[in-house]
Amino acid sequence: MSYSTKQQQAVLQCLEQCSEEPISAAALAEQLRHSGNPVGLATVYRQLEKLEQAGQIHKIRTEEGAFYQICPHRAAQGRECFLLRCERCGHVVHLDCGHLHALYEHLEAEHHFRIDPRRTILTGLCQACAGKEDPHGTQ
Amino acid sequence: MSYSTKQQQAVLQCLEQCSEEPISAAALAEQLRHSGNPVGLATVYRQLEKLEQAGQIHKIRTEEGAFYQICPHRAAQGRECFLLRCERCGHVVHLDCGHLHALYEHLEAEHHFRIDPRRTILTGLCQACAGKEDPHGTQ
DNA sequence: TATAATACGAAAATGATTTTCAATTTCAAA
DNA sequence: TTTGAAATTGAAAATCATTTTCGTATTATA
Repeated sequence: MSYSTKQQQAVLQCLEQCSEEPISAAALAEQLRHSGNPVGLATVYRQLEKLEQAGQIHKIRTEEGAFYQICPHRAAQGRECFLLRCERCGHVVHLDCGHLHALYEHLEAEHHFRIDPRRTILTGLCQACAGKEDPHGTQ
Repeated sequence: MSYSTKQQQAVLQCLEQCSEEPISAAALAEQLRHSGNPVGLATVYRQLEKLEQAGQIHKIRTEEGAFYQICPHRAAQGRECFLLRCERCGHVVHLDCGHLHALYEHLEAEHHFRIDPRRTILTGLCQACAGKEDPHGTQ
């Protein structure tokens, strides 16, 4: 039903190495070419899709296109992390915090809405970027 | 600096009429054509961009492209709503709830992250769709 | 009016993502 | 091993939402 290929392994390995920041499909293909394991862009997209379905990576859609990042909590089955993404610098924090889980339960109990942590991205400003913020909007 | 045009008014009026559900740019243009106020697609996009910048509407990026919806709380300046979007049926609830504002404050105080409610969409399943959920994933 | 700034829209361009399809690879069975 | 059906690959083409171009039309003001 599904073969194991070297392209598959190469993509996953590259995502593990780039785990600090989300990466675009094109940049990932570029990295792979550099590292001597070129993988066609179509295949990169196919593997990313698979990995996302399998819950191993997060797909982060932004104004600038989609980025992918391996989920640091992918091993922990019971409890999922929520994503905080800085809209200025693009940095993403994978947060496993009681308050977020409490919110999850509140929304389910009181508003009959079950958040999917994997597809929810809290967007805003990280500390560093909030500090730099330009009050005149001239960014 | 900015002229008032009938296309502008037509787009806003149409968004007000379709306020129940998010609508795509193409569907909006279609609606406008139907209602006898045809507006070019490029202009529709330009107006949507303006309205979003002005904080009058929400832009909701999804796997199926972008949707736009007028913000029912746009008049209330002090407090912004958060969006809950059902990933199954696409329905969006604009929620002004104390727990969410508490979360906002918790993230700011403890995690040094300031959420931008306008760009944050909590994605998951609404009650109706959660009921229909298919445990075998054959959706 | 005149005119300068702004907005319009059809058509072309863009660009990320997906699809096509012939060639290649995988893996289990012979 | 070989074999062959099923799955995967990748270059190129297709898709498709969104943006840009650019000549024309509209707006507000003098």
